[in-house]
Amino acid sequence: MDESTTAGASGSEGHQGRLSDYVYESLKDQLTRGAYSPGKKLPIRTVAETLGVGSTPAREAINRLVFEGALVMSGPKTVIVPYLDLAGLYEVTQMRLALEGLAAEKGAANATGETVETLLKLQEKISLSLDEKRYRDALHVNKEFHFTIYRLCGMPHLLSTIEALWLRVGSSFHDLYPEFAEQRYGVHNHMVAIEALAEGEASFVRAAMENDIRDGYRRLKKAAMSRVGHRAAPSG
Amino acid sequence: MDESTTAGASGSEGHQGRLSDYVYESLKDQLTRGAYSPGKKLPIRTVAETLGVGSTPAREAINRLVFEGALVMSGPKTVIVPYLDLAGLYEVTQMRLALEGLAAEKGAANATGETVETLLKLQEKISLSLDEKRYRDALHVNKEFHFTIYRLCGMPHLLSTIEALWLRVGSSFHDLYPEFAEQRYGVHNHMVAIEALAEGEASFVRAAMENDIRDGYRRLKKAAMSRVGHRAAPSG
DNA sequence: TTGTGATTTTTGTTGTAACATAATTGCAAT
DNA sequence: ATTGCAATTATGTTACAACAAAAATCACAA
Repeated sequence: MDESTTAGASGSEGHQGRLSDYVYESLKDQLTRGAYSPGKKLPIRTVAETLGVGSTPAREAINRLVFEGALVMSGPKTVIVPYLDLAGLYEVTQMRLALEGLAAEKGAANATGETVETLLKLQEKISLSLDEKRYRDALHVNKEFHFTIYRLCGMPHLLSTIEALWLRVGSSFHDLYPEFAEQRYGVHNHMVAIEALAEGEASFVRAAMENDIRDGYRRLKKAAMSRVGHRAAPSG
Repeated sequence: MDESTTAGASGSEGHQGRLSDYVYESLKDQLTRGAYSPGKKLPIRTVAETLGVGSTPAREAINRLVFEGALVMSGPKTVIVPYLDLAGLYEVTQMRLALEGLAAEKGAANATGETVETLLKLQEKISLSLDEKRYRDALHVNKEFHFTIYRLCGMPHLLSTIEALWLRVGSSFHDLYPEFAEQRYGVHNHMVAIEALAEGEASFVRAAMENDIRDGYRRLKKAAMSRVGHRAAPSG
């Protein structure tokens, strides 16, 4: 790069390694936080200038997110944050049930006492976050809870595919914030999962996690349906 | 592009649309045909010059394939065709069972008499190809057979994920050619699937397809194990 | 006010050069 | 012969400019 120092100077962020990855992680972070409202356009040059990098890494990151389904194309040269779509939500949920169910059951076989300890601590964090209405934190720890179980199976390909699915639905989570605390999302299923894990009942762990996914689906579905009316006029 | 006509002239291929896609499809095609032996390096400039394009579309296509798992990085700046790996093969097989099982069962619910006709014709083609030892054709029609069923479920995201899995194992198929005809790969399972489909027994269709995947896994596994000895010295 | 066509602006794609670093080669010492 | 290190080559990454096409804007007429 002929101006490698410029990016660091103008952006002043403490990143290292490939700029493509930096842009990718930045956008991914914003998306999973629901910072972008559905329909928002993300042109290459705008993203590049915002993050103080050239158009090449910005383009690569955006294309990667489009490929993953975290962003969608509304036209031949227009990339936007996807609208919540009932059919797509159903699809992703079915895939999540299949793959996360698999990961949970396989992972449960490798659980240790330490795993149970970790999960209990994470669940406490979730409850505390819900109490204090720190929804973003709750969401973050909730993800950590799931993947703590899934990671046990030792299948990195499976893990990355599941992460891609989370990224796909992630941009819809901001609709859940209000209801998130009141419904004590996931508390019951998580406790059941922990108990089953401690008892070595792998299939029960799977069922608990699947129920958790289904419960989340019902909430996302409601949010999606309530927005169908607003979707006719995508104002960008 | 400042020399858009150069690419078309030098390559003289009849492609249109994005050059990235052209490179991607070309490489994908070579990989699924087993044209590249595991360990082969694929540098950006080499691929670009071979196909008569700039380095940008070549880079994008290669990165995409790496992301999909069809190519792997053996070092920080070295992309190679992946070696057959037992653990990875197991992973992909588990994922295939989960997702293709899902697609088969959901798809079976939407099957029609026409579907059965199509599948029977495809199966005839497979048998004919096996008789005449046209393994590549058999492999191609075999894929068409599977996806004819999977497409019925009407879940494009699921379909594309399954396709990515096929691409991952695709580069290993060339090891199967000799045994392919003798074992009449997939014939029995396919016929069971067709019958179950005609009778509307969705779960039986799923089971038949899953058995087909397991049978293929056993063969790929044998090929992988027989090559472990040669893998210590990746000659490139 | 609304629809339609032309004009202007925006934007994705691609080739290229420069740079840093990984990969390779060559050489010398043991 | 083999190992370790230095020099050389090869290669991925990035910024940038030019181009084509899409998107937005605008003007004008119904």
